[in-house]
Amino acid sequence: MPLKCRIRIFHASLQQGINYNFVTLTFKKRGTNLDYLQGLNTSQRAAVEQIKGPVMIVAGAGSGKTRVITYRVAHLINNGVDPFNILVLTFTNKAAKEMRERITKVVGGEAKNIWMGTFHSVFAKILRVEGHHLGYPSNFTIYDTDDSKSLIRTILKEMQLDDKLYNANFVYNRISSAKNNLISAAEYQKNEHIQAEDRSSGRPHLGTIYQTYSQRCFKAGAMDFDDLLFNTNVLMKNHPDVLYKYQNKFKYLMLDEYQDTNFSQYIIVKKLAAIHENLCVVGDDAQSIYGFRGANIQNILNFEKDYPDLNIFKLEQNYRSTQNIVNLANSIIAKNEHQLKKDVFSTNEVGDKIKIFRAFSDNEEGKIVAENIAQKRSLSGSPYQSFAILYRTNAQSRAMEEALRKIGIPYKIYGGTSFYQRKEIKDLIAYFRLTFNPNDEEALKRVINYPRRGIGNTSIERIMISANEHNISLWDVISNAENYLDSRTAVTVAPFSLLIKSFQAAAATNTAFDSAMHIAQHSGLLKDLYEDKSIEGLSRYENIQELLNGIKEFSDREDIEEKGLDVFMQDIALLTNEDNDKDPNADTVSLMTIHASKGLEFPFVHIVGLEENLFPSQRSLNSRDDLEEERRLFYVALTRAEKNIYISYATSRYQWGNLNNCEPSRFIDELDPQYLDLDFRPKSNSSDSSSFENERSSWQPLDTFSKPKPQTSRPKTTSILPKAHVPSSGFTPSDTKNLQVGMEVEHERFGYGKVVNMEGKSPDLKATIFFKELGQKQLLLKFAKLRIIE
DNA sequence: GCTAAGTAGCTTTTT
DNA sequence: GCTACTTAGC
Repeated sequence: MPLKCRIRIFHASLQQGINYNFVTLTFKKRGTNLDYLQGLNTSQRAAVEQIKGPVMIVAGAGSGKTRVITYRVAHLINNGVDPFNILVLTFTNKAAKEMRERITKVVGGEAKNIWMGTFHSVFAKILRVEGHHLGYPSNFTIYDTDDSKSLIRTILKEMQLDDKLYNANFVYNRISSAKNNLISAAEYQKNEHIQAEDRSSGRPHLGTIYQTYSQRCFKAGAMDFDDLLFNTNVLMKNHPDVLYKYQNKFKYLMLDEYQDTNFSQYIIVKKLAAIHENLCVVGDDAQSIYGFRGANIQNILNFEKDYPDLNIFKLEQNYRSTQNIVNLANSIIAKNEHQLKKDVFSTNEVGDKIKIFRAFSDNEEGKIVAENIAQKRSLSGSPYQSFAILYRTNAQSRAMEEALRKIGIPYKIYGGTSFYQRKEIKDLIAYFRLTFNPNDEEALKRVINYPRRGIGNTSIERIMISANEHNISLWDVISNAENYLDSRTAVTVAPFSLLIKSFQAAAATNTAFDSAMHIAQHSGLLKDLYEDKSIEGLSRYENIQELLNGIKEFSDREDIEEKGLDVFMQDIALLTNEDNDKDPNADTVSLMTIHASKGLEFPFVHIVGLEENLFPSQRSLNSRDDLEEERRLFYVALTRAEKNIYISYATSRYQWGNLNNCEPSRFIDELDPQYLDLDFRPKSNSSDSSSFENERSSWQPLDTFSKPKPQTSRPKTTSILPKAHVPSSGFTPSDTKNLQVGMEVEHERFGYGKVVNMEGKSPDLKATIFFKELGQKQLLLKFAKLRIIE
């Protein structure tokens, strides 16, 4: 049982040292278990014990940041703070989950009562309760990025704007950054500076698009990711009583990864903390890597100005890595101009020097990395789990996967397409969304004709035109089809609106699982997937099953009372891959982007693709700030490693299907040679792939486990799942004028098959072909690329 | 309205 | 090399 007693003696003006002694003394007397304080170093302990007033903890990489946050929360509770009054904001769901587990270990079940989560999930939760002040229903939908972009595309089409000039990505980012800077659509249109900017870039309609986009979201009862924060700000600004309520609820705020907050988040925190000012932010400016998303590194650099009586603690001892690694990382980050002063050091062993591998292609790079892992594993006896491969872009995972698979190394990819972003999952979820919020325009468009119901583009357009005309939602139109649509369209649409209404009835009385199953079956989705016997179809069906299993688990949980599907749905848009990790303890090599690796650590780390235009990314080369962010990213990558780092690059790489030559990254030149294993250091000339055979001979250590077999063609496409078909090498379509029933053919995409029927007259000759993988298909011979197998 | 073929744009990074 | 969208023909 945590000891509940009030400490009133603290004043923000007290020096930390005094607080320090006082707290320790008091609670030892009270007999509370403060063992956890023993395991902390001086600065960690000081940070944990400073529980009142504004606190900034500058936590170098590997300095025990999570420990400090965990124990600080524990310490708050041991000092009588009610867990219900604590709000801990993290950057990812995963971090929140881990922290809750760790806190539970120290303080027990009370940890359940702490509000802990990502900005988005916490404020989504609040908006479900308070959103009605802003005119939102409590069951509002959360639009993910795809939904938002799709809506933007629709609007662009309606406004008949050039979708190249008004590229959906560009528009989305523009709106997003406006929202993250708390600029509403109205303000956007009023702001002379912004308007001038848009005019000079030739896009004067951005303001109108933003306005329309916001109205459409509102009408659909939907918020996008940025709205969750933007609307929280609106709520706090226009409803002081609501703000006051949460200011007094969250008397203690802790904020992880503060360097990654944007303006919108910054203002939320500032307002919430305004009364009690018990605000503790933890971060490392050197690891700020989300500037592209609006994160403002100034938030951490200027924190001191916001709170003059701020207590700053610096955690500078790195417990994670060898001295070589820490020193190397320091030598990199030192090239950046803007940073908080700190001196990260390690007292661990000096450790091995860092090795650099050069490969002549991305595929060979994969091979070197895979073979190095195999070798290192057998020499050191470390499990696969100790290895990570980090890259700048997701696209780079392919070559790595392939090489690992070839020599049988188990691996797991983190990030990439999330489970919840798969088409079939989104389809089913769209039905769920529609059930609870039929106004959800994106969900409706997604499934109104899937599975096929004969409601094609023409009908959908009619519905949209009518909705815009009457200023109502699409659902309003189809649920009153006879009033708003011509009779033919009304007739085709009617069964669909009845279907959704039947789902609503089913969901009102059933558990999450029963409702979900009902919807999956009666929508026809399950059947449609079941009938698809292709390999992809099979895996889609399995994914749906997996989702349903997840919902079943939710339905069976005993710790929650409300088990409706609506509850399950509430923040599903905020979930990511890691929240669906089936087997977290499997012994596999981890593959992920450097961004995804933040906060993690591995004994052996491969950082791959150190090439100009890739890392640093081409887009970062225009400004110093962007380049510094790339360098921080490199710093993050380096500091993930405990024992060994292997850096690699290729002199040529496939991009968009083309082979391109690459130059070694400038970051390689920036590495201080004293920490490098120079036997491995490649000569820094040449991106000339024709001479690779010669270079390889000087490249001794690698030759022992990399066979010199130049690869001429791009190997098969890869993904975790086998693809439908990969054409045989040198695939060239045959002349099909002599094609006859019974002949065996290969299709570029559909694979191998046999001609079972021919009909029509040249040039419209049609062949019915039975494909091994995909079953029967009809193809027009003048288009189909077929190779006749002799 | 449906299907297959063709094409543009794309790759940073994530809630 | 992939995906999302458009086009053409039935």
